Amino acid sequence: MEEKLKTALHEKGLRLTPQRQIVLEAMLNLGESHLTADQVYSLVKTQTNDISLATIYRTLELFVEMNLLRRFDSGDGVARYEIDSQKSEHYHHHLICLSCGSIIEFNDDLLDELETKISKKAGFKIADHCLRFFGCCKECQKKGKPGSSQ
Amino acid sequence: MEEKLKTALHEKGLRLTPQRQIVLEAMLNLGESHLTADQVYSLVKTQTNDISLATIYRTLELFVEMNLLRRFDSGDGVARYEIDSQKSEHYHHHLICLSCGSIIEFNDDLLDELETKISKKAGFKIADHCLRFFGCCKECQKKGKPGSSQ
DNA sequence: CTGACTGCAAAGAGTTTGCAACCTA
DNA sequence: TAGGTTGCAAACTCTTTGCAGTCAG
Repeated sequence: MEEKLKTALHEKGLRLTPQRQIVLEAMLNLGESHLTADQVYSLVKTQTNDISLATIYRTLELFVEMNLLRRFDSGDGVARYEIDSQKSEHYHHHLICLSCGSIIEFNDDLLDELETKISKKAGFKIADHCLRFFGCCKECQKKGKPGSSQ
Repeated sequence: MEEKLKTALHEKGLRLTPQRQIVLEAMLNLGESHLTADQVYSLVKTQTNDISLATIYRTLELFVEMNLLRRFDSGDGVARYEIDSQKSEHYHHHLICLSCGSIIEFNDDLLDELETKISKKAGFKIADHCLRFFGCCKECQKKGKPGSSQ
């Protein structure tokens, strides 16, 4: 993966720096989390001090352009980033718990049908979509939380 | 509608002010637009100078709490507000043109099926959802725009 | 060596808030 | 008159940018 990154960067005349390595590693190790730039910053800070928040932003944006990450907004005005694993590219939605803030992934291809319908009815050419469900996760339901805080 | 607002406010011990009236009117007259706070500000400024941007924010948020408006984020980090007409409450999605920025509404109830599936599979209790499609609208396709200008 | 990259601090954009004056009921 | 509401400006949060020093290749 490290090598893949290096090659991809080289092709664009860019360089592999320790900061870029450590950010990628952090994101990879976490798997399917949905971190804000600030959370990524805190995370890599535990490993090194040689990085700034500005670099985190620049690096995350770079990785988005390289299709290593995907930007994702959870509706609270803060950008989040997640691994762009090709397999779940298009059929990958988010369940956002309004009680505890956790973000759960859900895969389904039901939207294909809807996209076809939209193309026909509205003449709109779809490139991407974003589907989020807000509500109350299983754990919070058990705890008896209402799930409607905010 | 004016009266309805007055009553609704009274029930909460709140008051009907000229600013609140004019904001509601502006939103109602526009029908199904999706304005940012700043756009609402510019709009009402053409009618009166007796209003500030801070009041626009406070008023829009108040109307959201009263279910007169719905907050809606188009993915560019700016909050937009739209009339919360009950009829289209749940089956109401947005097509966002990446080329010209226009926002088109689309109604469909296909998500019901998906929501049922999610409740069962993930045990997640859904309160609301947000579905946005990004792509290229009919007009921009005619003009030969690619529809991916960020 | 060269120019891509970084940290820092300052600037931006959008939104919220404290406070004194104001106005609705 | 009372306290909800407003305008103003300052504060806040998240994100971007300019710049001089640094470092990868």
